[in-house]
Amino acid sequence: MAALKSKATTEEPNRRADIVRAAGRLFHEKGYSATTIRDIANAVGMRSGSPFYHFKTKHDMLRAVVLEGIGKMTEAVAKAANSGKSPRANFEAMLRAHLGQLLGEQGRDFAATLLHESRHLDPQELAEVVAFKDRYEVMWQKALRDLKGAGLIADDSQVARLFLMGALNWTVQWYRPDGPRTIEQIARQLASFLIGKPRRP
Amino acid sequence: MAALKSKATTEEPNRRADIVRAAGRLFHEKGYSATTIRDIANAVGMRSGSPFYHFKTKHDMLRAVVLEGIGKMTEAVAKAANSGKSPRANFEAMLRAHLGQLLGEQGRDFAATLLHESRHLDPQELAEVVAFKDRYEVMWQKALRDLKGAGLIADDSQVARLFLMGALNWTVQWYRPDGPRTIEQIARQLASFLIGKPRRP
DNA sequence: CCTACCGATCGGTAGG
DNA sequence: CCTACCGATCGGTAGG
Repeated sequence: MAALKSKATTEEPNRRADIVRAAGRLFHEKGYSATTIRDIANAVGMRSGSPFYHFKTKHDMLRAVVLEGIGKMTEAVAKAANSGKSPRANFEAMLRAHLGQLLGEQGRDFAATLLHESRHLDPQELAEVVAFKDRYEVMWQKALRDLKGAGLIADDSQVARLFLMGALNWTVQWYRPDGPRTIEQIARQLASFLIGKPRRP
Repeated sequence: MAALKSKATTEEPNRRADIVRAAGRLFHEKGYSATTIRDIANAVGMRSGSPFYHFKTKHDMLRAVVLEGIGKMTEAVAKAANSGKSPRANFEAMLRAHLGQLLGEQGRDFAATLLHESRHLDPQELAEVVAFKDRYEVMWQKALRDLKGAGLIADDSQVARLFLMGALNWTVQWYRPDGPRTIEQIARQLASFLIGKPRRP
């Protein structure tokens, strides 16, 4: 009756990605410092020593999560930045993309860990993230410049961009997936808040 | 040569307040979970067991810091809310007060701990904080209503208030005391960003 | 990827 | 408020 050990999974295992996902969720929920290796191992059905087969340190797991976060974010917003036919349309698409990553199921753990746990990286790892973040912010600065060029906003300064980032990133604190507002609606309302209602032609 | 033990301090010691201050600074810098009792004890010149003479648990220290944060914040903004002669003047005073607590030397550790570490409180402690927070937000909602009543903004909804809170609270991430902008300037620029430049009479 | 384990450190306490 | 300490837990490793 000894069964041959079956190839347990037809899909590729990719346990590393599983660990990154689980770590992201736990870092988001409990914070980096309060999350233990045992929490992460448990979440993917491993014993406590096994995650170290995939990552040298807990720090490296954080680094992987944060880089995944900034990568997804940049990709989504870059795609949106030239998607429309007007500065306002592009801007609204960027808002949707940013909020989609930040609040949506696929991205939120990575994005939230990026926003709130990056400080636990050490200086060189942080520098790596900051470099990506700078490129990200350039996209937004350009979007504001275009809006100003079209006469839709008065202030396209760096501080204005930081106010905007604050309004966006603070949504993490109050948005609830089962709440009364969709991501789409929030994006539209933020655009109206900053620009005013779109003019009917 | 045995000296009489002198009354070491003329000012009241108030070691409890010292602990709260040190805890606030460390919770802000390293986060609640990454801060140890020994860190806190060290910062106030005690041995590791002694903080427990003033607080039953590390949790209670967090609670004290967070309540101090919301208390200072509420007090400062409440004072500002009726300080001026116009809705715009009141609003700008509230912005200054909020940013002063959040970014200024006296309040920032408490305020930042309030914003970022409250989740480590347990449900009943958190409920206590949320009750204070609700009262705080009412002040801002009223300020927005007054601005709208004066025709200065178009949207005074709850979401608008959350966008505003985001722009304000995100300053923690980028403001530097030795940077190019004063708290005053940031407050004024945010007011202009939301309302537009003040009209000359 | 598991078993078995290590040294370090943690929050907290007893007794003074 | 200190001394001396405890049990639990932590990140990480050796050897398979």
